[in-house]
Amino acid sequence: MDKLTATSMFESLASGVRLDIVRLLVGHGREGLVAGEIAEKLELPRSNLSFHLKTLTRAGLVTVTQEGRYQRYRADLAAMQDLVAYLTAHCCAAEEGECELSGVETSC
Amino acid sequence: MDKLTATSMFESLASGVRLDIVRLLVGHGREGLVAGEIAEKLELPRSNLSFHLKTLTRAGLVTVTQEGRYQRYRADLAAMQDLVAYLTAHCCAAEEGECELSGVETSC
DNA sequence: ACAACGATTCAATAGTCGTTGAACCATTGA
DNA sequence: TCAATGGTTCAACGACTATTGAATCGTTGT
Repeated sequence: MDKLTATSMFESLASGVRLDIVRLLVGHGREGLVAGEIAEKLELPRSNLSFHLKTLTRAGLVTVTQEGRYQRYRADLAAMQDLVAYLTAHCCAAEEGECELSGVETSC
Repeated sequence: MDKLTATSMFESLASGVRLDIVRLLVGHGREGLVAGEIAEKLELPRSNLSFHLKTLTRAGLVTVTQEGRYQRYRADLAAMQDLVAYLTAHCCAAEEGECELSGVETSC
């Protein structure tokens, strides 16, 4: 994962609303949710939700597929795990390896 | 870790400059670096660096201690690991547990 | 074709963030 | 005490982010 991807993912998760969306989607796994269901559960205006979903999609944290007139959103767990790996490698990697890196190269 | 702490940490890491600072500090472990050394290595104006260090300190990702007229900054590895744990628990936790959570409660 | 529906896009606004040099504060050393 | 040094704070500016309702686009079903 490159730095630009990581920062845009962090930026996506820096919003309370978007973090709620991600957690909701993660909780619904492969099935995901259509936009209207998300809006209803989080009580968000449609246009605002659409704005945040676009941000999350651009960052690669969620995927979207069209189902007729619905848009189904799913959390991208692989991307999440990549982000965790990036964070661990670059921000938990001191000299003596007190953080068990499991094969990822460190930052120093 | 509560949501507000997590989002402010993510916000801190959402900036390329601040991510550079964190990585640099992580690479210098317990010893850390004084502000001038950071500014020199990253070629940043002092005032701008001070701004970003303040953001990182407020978020709890770095600590600062005074040494005479110097300010020594260190990465807070425990905070980083808490953030990794939060991210894993809330964003890598689908129904069937395909992400090995190691004892952290999931979000669903 | 057309009305209904789900969702996105647009325009406008308010607020926040990032950057810079100058001014300021605190500590050191002569 | 006074100049030098390390850092932070301030003021100003430009750029970006979040939010909202209205307008728009695409799909469905009659």
